[in-house]
Amino acid sequence: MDTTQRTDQQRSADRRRRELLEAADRVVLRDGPGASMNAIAAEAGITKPILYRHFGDKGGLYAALAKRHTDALLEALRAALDAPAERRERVEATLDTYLAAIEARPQVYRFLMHPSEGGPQGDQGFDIGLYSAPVLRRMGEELGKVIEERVDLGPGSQQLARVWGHGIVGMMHAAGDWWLGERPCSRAELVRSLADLLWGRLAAAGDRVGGPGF
Amino acid sequence: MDTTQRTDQQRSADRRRRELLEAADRVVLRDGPGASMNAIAAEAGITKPILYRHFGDKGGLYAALAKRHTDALLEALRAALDAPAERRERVEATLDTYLAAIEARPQVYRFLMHPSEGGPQGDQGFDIGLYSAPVLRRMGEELGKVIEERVDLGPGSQQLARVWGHGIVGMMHAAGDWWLGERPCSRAELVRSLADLLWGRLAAAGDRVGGPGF
DNA sequence: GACTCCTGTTACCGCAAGTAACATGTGAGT
DNA sequence: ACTCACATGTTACTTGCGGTAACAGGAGTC
Repeated sequence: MDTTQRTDQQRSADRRRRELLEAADRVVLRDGPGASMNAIAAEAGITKPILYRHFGDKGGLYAALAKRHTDALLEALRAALDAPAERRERVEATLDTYLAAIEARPQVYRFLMHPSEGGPQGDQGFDIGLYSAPVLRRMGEELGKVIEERVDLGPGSQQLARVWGHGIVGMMHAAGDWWLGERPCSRAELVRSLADLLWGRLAAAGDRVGGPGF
Repeated sequence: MDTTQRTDQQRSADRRRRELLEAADRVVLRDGPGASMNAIAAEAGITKPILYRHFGDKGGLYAALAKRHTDALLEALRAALDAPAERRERVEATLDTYLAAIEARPQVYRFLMHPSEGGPQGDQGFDIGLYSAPVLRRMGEELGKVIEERVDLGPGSQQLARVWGHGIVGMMHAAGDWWLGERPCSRAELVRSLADLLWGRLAAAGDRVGGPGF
């Protein structure tokens, strides 16, 4: 009948879509974010217009791709955030989860956060910068919500929690990005350093000899 | 002689270069970061190849453009960082300086940090994402140096300071970006909230009723 | 068998980055 | 005065991308 047929078709379309996304994933992870639609189509064994029929435009495809990875990352973060432990331990676990993720799959990370710098040669094409912001925004919003739910911040807590959510995510992101590039220390050390920062060690530290401190 | 001639020529070339950069600035601020080389050349009253002779490629031009603005911003930040005041006040002044800058010239900010999302219509073109990272990196490095010079952090201070430098810059950036988009509060409130975060208020806050806190 | 979708193709448009090859003005050296 | 070197400027082109139109089967439905 009509319904079953529609269902069948939708099923088929969804499967196809997933296959295409997986092919796109392979190409993007291999060639960097500058991968062309032609290359992706070729990897999937088809041609361009099909991609456009499924995803509208390149932005749609990349958004779908980004969503997959983002969802996975957010789930891992939520787990670390919800673990039964002291606050400090949770913070460290969350930081460590994030850093472990970007360490384990730097290609994915670079795709999500640092559009196009992959390929050895020119990457005229497309700006995916629009998709890195949403990732960080989502993480910031989620963290803000968790903070507001869990921590007693007195009046104005909602706003404060949101600011902190975005701020902490930004801190994690920037520090992680720098760390991933230079690897100046172990992951555990980085986690501890960041947690110390959040724990007010900057305020507690004394001035250095020779003048007023920062 | 040779030297004076070379100097004259170089002077002329430098002036030309500055003019071109100013024209590029106007176009980028008007049309968004997706501005084409043709458009920039037209604004400057010349044609494309000249731009390429001066800046190599579009990346070179945009890097030069970014450097201008970045230098200006860094100088303002250094001033706030070096002001004679208590540490907390300096931190707040620095945060406020950064936020005031991005608030005053959001177009410039978006150009530096958020490549291509300016124009109302399609922006196939070019990825400037490569230039936002350097900006943040430079800020992070500088802040790290200042912290290491001024704050007594005990053993491992250099590494810790660098981590904190990048982390704090990332926090400032992410929170500022979110704030600029949503304007959920005044600048002063944002500054206070972030400074409170750095001052360990997250660690000091109590759990909310109903379970262990974040 | 005609009709309708869905999938797939080839061939094309428009536009941007980047490049060659050619034109021209100007000061230096002889 | 002539020419050489050189910087500045041009037009016209190539290449490669995103995106689209128009066409070509194939599988169910009436």
